Amino acid sequence: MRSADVARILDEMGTLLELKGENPFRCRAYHNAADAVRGLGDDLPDRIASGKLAEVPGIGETIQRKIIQLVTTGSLPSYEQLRAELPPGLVALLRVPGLGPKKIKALHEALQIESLADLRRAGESGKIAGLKGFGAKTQRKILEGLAFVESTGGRILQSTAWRLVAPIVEAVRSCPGVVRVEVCGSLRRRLETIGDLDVLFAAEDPVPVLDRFVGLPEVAAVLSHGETKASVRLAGGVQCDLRGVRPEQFPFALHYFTGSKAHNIALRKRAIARGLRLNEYGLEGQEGPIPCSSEEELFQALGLHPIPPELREDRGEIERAEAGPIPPLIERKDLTGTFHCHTDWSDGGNTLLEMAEAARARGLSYLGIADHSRSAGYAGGLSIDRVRRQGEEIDALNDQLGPDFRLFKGIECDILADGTLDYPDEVLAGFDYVVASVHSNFGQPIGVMTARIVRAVRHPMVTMLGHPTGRLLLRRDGYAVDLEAVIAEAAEAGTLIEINANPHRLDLDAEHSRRARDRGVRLVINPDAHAVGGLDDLDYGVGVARRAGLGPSDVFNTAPLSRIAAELRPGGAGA
DNA sequence: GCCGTTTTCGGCCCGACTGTTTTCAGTCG
Repeated sequence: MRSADVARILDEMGTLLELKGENPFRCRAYHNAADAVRGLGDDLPDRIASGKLAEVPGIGETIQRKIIQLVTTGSLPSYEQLRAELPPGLVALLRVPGLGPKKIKALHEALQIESLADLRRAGESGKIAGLKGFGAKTQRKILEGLAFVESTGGRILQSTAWRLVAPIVEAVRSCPGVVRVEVCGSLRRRLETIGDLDVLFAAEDPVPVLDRFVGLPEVAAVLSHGETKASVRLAGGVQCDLRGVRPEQFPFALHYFTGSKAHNIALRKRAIARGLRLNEYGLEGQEGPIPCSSEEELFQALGLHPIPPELREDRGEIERAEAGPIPPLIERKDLTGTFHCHTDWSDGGNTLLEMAEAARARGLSYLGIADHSRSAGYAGGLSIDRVRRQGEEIDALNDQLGPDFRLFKGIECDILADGTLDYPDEVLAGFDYVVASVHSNFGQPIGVMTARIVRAVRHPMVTMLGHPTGRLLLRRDGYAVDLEAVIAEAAEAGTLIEINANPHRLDLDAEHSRRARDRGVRLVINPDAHAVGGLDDLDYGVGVARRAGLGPSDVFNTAPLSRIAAELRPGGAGA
C-alpha cells in the first residue's frame, strides 16, 4: 500500500472518530499522522524497514503499529470496525459547507440522516428547522450548501483560481483607503488545485471595503459579512473570503492566511516555546508587541531564515530555516527557453514562426518544437516525410531569426505499448532532442507500464520523459507506474524528467520532482503549449518546481543557449 | 493519540462569524 493510501485511511479514521464524537485531540492525532505520512511520501517503506517510523513527529507508537499493519497486510481491523459502526454516507455530509461533525451527529441521531439524499429530503420537508440547536436559517444554509456540493466537485485548477481572483483583487485595490492587497491561502502556496480563494487587504478602516466586496457583480451569494471578514460564493460556486486588517498588522495576517494550517500551528508552537504569542494580528512578547514590517522580519523574530510560501507545509522547512538560509528557489525569469511545444504541423494552433516570436517576446532565447509522432493519428502526428520537411522549415527559420534566438528540432515521440519508440533510430537521430511520452494503453498493469517507461528512459536517443504519469487534474488519475523505478533509471541514464506546466497536468508533481532532484535527476520545465498563449503556462511549472524546493541549477532549461545547444545531442542531454 | 529544558500527566493554535441559546457552541480557516 502506498503512502498516499495510508494517509487517506488515517484521515478517514480521524473523520470517523469525529463523527462518533470522540475526543477532538485524539481525532486530530489521526489527521496529523496522515499529514506526516504524506510528508514522508515514498520514504515510508524505508522508515518502516529501519524501524524508525515513530521518530517522525506526529506518529507515535499506536499509529506506527497501525501504519505497519496497513502497509504489510493491506488491512486494518480497527479501521474496518470504525467503518462498520457508522453509515457509509455520513462522511460525505462533511462536504456540505456549514456542516461539521457535531451537527452531522445530531442530524443522524435525531432524524436518522445517513446520506446527502436523506439530508435533502429532511431539509425540504422542514424537519431540520425544528431540531434543537437548528433553525430556519441553518436549514436554508444546509440546502444551499447541498446545491453547491452537487454542482461542483469542490476544487478548481490553479489557473481557474487566478482567473477568478484577479478582478476581485483589482476591485479591492481600487477601494479608497486600501494600501495593500495580496492573494493568500493555497493559491499563494501554488497548490495544484484550489478549494477556495483567500484575499487579504490592509486599510485603516476595513468596513467600507467589505461592504463594497459583497456587492461586486461576481458575487452570487453572501455567506458571512462582518467587520473584518466577509465570505461570498462567486458565480460558479467557488467560495471567496476577504479579510481586512490594519496596515501594521498586514505582515502577520499575510503569513497567517497564507498557511498552511500545519505550518501555522508549528510556528505558533515555536513562538510559545520562546515565550511569545503569535496570531494573525501580531507577535506579542513579555514586554509587549514586537513589530514586523514584513514576513521576513516575522521569521527573523522567531529565529528563522525566510521561508517562501510554496514550502510552508510543515514538512521540514522550519527546521531547515532554523539551520540556515533556504537556497533561492527557481523563478520564472531563470528560464532561458523551453521544450515540448506544438505547432500547426500537428495539433497546435500556431505556426512555427508565431511560436518562435511569442517565445522571444516572453524573454526566451530558444524554443524546442516537439510535435506529435506518427502513431498519434488523433493529434496529426508527423510522418517521417513530414518530420523531414518540418526540419527544413526550422532550419530556414533559424537563418531568419538571427543568432540570439534558436528553434530546436524536437519531437514528442510516443512510447509504444512495448516501450519501443515511434520512429526508427535513424529518424530519431535527426532531431536535436526527443521527448518520450505515453499516449496510449493507459490501462496496463503497473509492472508492464513501469517496464515500458523504463525502457524508453534508457533509450540513448531519448532526452527527456514527458508528463510521467499522464494524469489530468480533477479529471483523470495517472496511469499506474512505479515512479521510484523510473526516477532511478533516469538518474542512471542521465535522462531529464519533465515538469509539464500545463495547468491540467502539473506532471511530474512537486513531491516526486523533489525526489528526482535528490536522486540526481535534472528536471526540465515544459509548457506543452498548443498555442502561443500556452507559453504562459510555464509559470505553473515554476510553481511546481518551487514547491519541490528546486533552485535554478536543478532545472535544465535555465542554462544559456550556448550550453543548451552543446548539451542537446543524440545520446541524451545528461550524457 | 501525541508529546515533553515547566515531561510520563495534562495539556493540545486561536480568532471571526453565525445562529440560536440569553452566554455560547459549532464551524471555518
